Amino acid sequence: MSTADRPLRRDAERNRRLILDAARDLFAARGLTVTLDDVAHHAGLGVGTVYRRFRSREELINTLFEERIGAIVALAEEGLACADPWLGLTRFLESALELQAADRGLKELLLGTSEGRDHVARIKARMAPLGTELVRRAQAAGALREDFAPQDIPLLQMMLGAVVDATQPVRPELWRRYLALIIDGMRADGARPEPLTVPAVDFKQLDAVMRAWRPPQRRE
Amino acid sequence: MSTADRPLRRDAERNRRLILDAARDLFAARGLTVTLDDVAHHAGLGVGTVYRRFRSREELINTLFEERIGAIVALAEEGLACADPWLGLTRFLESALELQAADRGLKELLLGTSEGRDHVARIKARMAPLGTELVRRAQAAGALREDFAPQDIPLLQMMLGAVVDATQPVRPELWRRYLALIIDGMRADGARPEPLTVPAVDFKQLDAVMRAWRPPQRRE
DNA sequence: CGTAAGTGGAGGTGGTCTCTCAAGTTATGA
DNA sequence: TCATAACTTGAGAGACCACCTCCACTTACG
Repeated sequence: MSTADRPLRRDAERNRRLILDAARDLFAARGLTVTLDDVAHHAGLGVGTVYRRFRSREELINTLFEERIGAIVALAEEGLACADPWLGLTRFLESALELQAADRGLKELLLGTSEGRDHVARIKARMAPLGTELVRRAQAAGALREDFAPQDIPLLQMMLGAVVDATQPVRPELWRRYLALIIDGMRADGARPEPLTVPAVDFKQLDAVMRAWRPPQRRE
Repeated sequence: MSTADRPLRRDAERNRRLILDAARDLFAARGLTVTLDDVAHHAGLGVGTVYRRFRSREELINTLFEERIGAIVALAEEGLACADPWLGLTRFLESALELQAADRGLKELLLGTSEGRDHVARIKARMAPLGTELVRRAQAAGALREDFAPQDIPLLQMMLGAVVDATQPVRPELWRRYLALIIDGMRADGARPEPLTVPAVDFKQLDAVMRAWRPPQRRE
């Protein structure tokens, strides 16, 4: 891009920042589907300005998430550094979900939207062995059931991600309840479940959640 | 509508059937977002014919699901008829998911899409006490953990629904694995988990699943 | 103060979907 | 048999929406 070409004029540099900040906020809050018109308006600029700085939506997304996309790897490494293998695994699951809850755009990138394919593919390649090791250690310690597989981790993230999305406006922490339930299901034979600390929704909240639910977008 | 007015001409009646059949297939396979143009083409008819029979998408959907929408109530009643309260609850969860997996359109109606609000609201009102009773019985029998709430049921359906959608083309039965995991997490203190009978995806399948994943549609 | 760089936002382009209509076709019963 | 009301058809009208372009205007800076 035009990084080394020539320094941007001061106002242009300021606007670039405004765009990136606005985009970060909007993608985090509403996912990757926000339009560049939205971003421009939220930054207090015209659409043309956004397109002068970033050739396309795609380029903006890549620029924005270039660093953040590796955050998930850091979390897995943190889990592996944990002395207790079971805690290492469960804390990884929890912190990865926290990431998803805090940044919906990042979540959509990591879970597989077509955008930004290369970067994400590389990240996934780096994740696979880390996830496998997290699972292996927890099983070796006798804490994790033997029939749990590393490939289950992304699917659990997907399931809980659905709860994150649906309950965000009403009860943003509700996913922790279902993570706890699933974690109890992951314990090796003989381990005791822990009480659920996050209460269920009441019927009124449930209604609000269901009303806000939207089916996934059409494929193809 | 025009049910008692006057019998349809024979060809019109035949086409009405064709439309309903095509719509049933398409809604089941691809959800409520299919267009009426799709339905018409799939039925081998022109769009105009569809609109002569049904004023709008909405009316077609209502006609189609009028009966089927009560199926979930029947499943809950079946669960309550089960002598073993734990089996009653878990079989209900399983059969409700089977319903979701077999008919994506029905699933979208029941989980809360804006379409067909009245009917669905009534069904939900009938479901609430049944779900509550399923849970109460299982807890009274000492099989279900005490901190599980009836309101958790729709959320579990939502989570597992996400797996159903994502894995349908690759491993249509995979949701059973995660239902089993969750059910193990639901057992009262002291109960033993059962081995997972459905194997995890391999890494290649995982890749296909993730590539097919789509974020939920934008709200508002 | 000249000029290259930057800006704004209306609107072009291309896509989608729902639904209509006028011209042609077919079932039916008198 | 044939008059006619019912039916069929698919192109396209009308709405929407998102991406991106263009150019008259403004601004930074040597």
